[in-house]
Amino acid sequence: MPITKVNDDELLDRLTAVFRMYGYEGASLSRISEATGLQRASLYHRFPGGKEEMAKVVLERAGKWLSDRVLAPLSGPGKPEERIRKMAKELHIFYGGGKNCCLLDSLSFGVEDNEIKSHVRGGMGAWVECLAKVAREAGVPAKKARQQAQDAIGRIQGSLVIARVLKDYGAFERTLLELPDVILGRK
Amino acid sequence: MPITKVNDDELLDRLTAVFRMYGYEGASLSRISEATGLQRASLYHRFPGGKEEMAKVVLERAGKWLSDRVLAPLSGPGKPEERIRKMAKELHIFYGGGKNCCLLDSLSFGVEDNEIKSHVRGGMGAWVECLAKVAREAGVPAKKARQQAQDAIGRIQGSLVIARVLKDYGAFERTLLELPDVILGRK
DNA sequence: ATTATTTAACCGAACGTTCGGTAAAATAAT
DNA sequence: ATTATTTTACCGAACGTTCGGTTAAATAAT
Repeated sequence: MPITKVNDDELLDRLTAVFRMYGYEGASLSRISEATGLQRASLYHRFPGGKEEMAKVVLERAGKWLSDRVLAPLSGPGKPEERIRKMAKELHIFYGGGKNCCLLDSLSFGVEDNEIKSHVRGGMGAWVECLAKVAREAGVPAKKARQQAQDAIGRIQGSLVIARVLKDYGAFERTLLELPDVILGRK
Repeated sequence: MPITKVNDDELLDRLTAVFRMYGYEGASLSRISEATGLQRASLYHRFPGGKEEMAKVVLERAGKWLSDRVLAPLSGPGKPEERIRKMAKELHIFYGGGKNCCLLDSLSFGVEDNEIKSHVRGGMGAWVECLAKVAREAGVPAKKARQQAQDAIGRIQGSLVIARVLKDYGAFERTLLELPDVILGRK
């Protein structure tokens, strides 16, 4: 088997960056080709399903990253607050200190309810459920736990929008610090 | 002069909806044409500057709407908290109860720092400044006021992302109710 | 020699844009 | 009041470019 020009991990990293930056429609094959160093046809060799498969794989990988690195600490040992702080630390890496857009935001535009949007919805739904579980463990009633989990993720998303538009990453940092209070409902 | 097929206001309403829904690159002339009922060439009669002009005009109009309807109550009479509650009421209309995406989010993707992105940045900057001013009037120190204003807008944006992805508008409603506390710093 | 990978060349379709022309309202001249 | 002219609004067709996607030859490791 001949050597690959770009290994899978590096390829997916660059692909992810393009989708994050431009959204689905803005991520043209030209931009992808330039970012990955592979010609169109090579990309179709790696992803026979074309652009849609690229987006799906990228989404699944980001979801796995989220599960393994960000959400894992939530199921670990320690007090709920400590676990959430661990998650915040991982989130800081995940979003590059606020400089990386969120795929769930970038890929959620457009009306046509395609498979990608359902992936996006599923990913965020799982995230909400995971945070809500921690809140419930800390004694928060189920309904309230769900709301607080949603609010927490909403705040993260919002601070990323602020970061993208204003190029000001302070709100993102502050949001991460406040996560325990938001999720556990200590106002 | 022949009668217009679509009057300016209606035309801009539909244009706005397309940009909100699909973002700049996703808002193709075909989609715009379909949504407005005007053929490509007719659109270029109304907007000689093409798609970019359309986006600019839409942004400016949304900015004016925001100034006139949403931010105006902030400079009106009444206690700061009441004024903010009035703003929240107008925001609810502005974003259609959370069903409308925010143009500032939709149009902020892509790296190339073009004129549109600078419009977007300016619009959000003005919004932040306006909220910060109210906070300062209520006795909040300047730096803290700016942070709280940013956080408030961030929360709005985030709840809109939640709404778009999960089709759950509860977080948006909750966010609007909490705006006075966030802006005035009552945790 | 076989097989996996990349590339150059190419496809039809859609992109944003422009052009020539038609229909109708507004204006000017009679 | 009627006619001729100009202006405004719109559209069909085409522009060159780029889109996402395909084919077949070249390349390189096994």
